Amino acid sequence: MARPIEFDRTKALDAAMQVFWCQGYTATSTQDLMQAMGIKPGSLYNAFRDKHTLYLEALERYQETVGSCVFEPLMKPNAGSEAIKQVFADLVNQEVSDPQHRGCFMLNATLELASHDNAVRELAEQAQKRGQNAFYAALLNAQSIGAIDQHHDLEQVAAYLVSLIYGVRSAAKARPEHTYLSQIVHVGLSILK
Amino acid sequence: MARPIEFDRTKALDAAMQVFWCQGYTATSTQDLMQAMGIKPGSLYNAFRDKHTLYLEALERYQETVGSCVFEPLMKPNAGSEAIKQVFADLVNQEVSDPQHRGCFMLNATLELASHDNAVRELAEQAQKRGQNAFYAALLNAQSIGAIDQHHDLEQVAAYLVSLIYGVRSAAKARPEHTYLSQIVHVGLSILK
DNA sequence: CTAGTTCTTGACTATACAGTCAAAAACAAG
DNA sequence: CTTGTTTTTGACTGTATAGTCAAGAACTAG
Repeated sequence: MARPIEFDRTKALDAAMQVFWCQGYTATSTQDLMQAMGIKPGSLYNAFRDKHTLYLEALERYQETVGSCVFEPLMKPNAGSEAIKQVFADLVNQEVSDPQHRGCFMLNATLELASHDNAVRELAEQAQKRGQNAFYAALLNAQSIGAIDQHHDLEQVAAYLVSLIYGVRSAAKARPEHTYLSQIVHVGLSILK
Repeated sequence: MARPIEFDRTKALDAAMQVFWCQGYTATSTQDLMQAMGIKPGSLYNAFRDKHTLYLEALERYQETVGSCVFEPLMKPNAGSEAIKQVFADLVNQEVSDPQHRGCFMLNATLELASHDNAVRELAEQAQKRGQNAFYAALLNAQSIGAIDQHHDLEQVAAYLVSLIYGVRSAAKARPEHTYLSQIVHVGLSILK
């Protein structure tokens, strides 16, 4: 019927995600994007509407592929406090081992744009709530086997743990050192038994 | 000897700080700056060298004037756990009450630039250490009167408290709601007696 | 007043920006 | 093969960008 699309849309989106992740929204030019995606302006605007729409899609793609991986240890059937500790141990390793210190694309996006761009703010809120739910499930397991105090409101603790992730990731931008970040995590998780 | 500068350098710097704070580094144009500062390009480049140098100076200015205010409750002679709680209560109020949700200029700058711009990274590191020291002094006071467990390493707790600030401020970008942020703080400070 | 120095002004430069468009090319249906 | 549809391409548009510069203005020392 018509000429088929030649490039792999998903691969192009992933390439755009990487560029936005490294450089931020404003600092990324459409030329940067086209070069990384291997396509020309016509194809870009035909397939992704415009820079802003592409950015939002890249952000969603990040959340689905990279962002949600952090919570993977919590997905096991009986994940409890150990799984939570694992999440933060992985987090610290991830932050320290990346030589570019890109951090979390979603958090970068939130701080760059959320105060002006409600679409970004909503994606950030969504991501926060997903993280909170993931922690909540693990906290329920932990409490049921007595691994955490009864006097804590688990929803609040879950929200706190998400914000602890933010705190560690922010701290890593200024001081990406393993011992420093581990100490923060150690104190931050001392509310769990 | 020569023609005197007509504009108030400090006022101009404060104006630049506000613009950078609201919009970020990359999203702020030199025209935005000149308009806010009330000066023409020649004056700007004569007095502040270039956009990047002006940004760094604005960031330092922020830290001296606005940024360090957060720790004011800790500066009283016998500031202890109550002062620490005060810091976070003020923080939450500040985040919620600003209709623009600008957050912390230093944290915004850190997430936007620290991974590429070492001068910004160093300012962020400096600010982190100052915050850590401020908390440390208060924690010492708190421990001496038995208001905090002996088994904690106070330097680590101080680093944690700074990262708790980052966490709350980041969380506020996505969800600037008083109850939500207060709950995070409540859990986060439950490590103190 | 004069000479020397620095500041102000606004026009200016060269480049980079996001996005458009016409023409050609690649397909499928008939 | 023809027709209709969509993609690709690269040249193109108008605007915004960071920063420069020459000319004049404001000042002080002598």
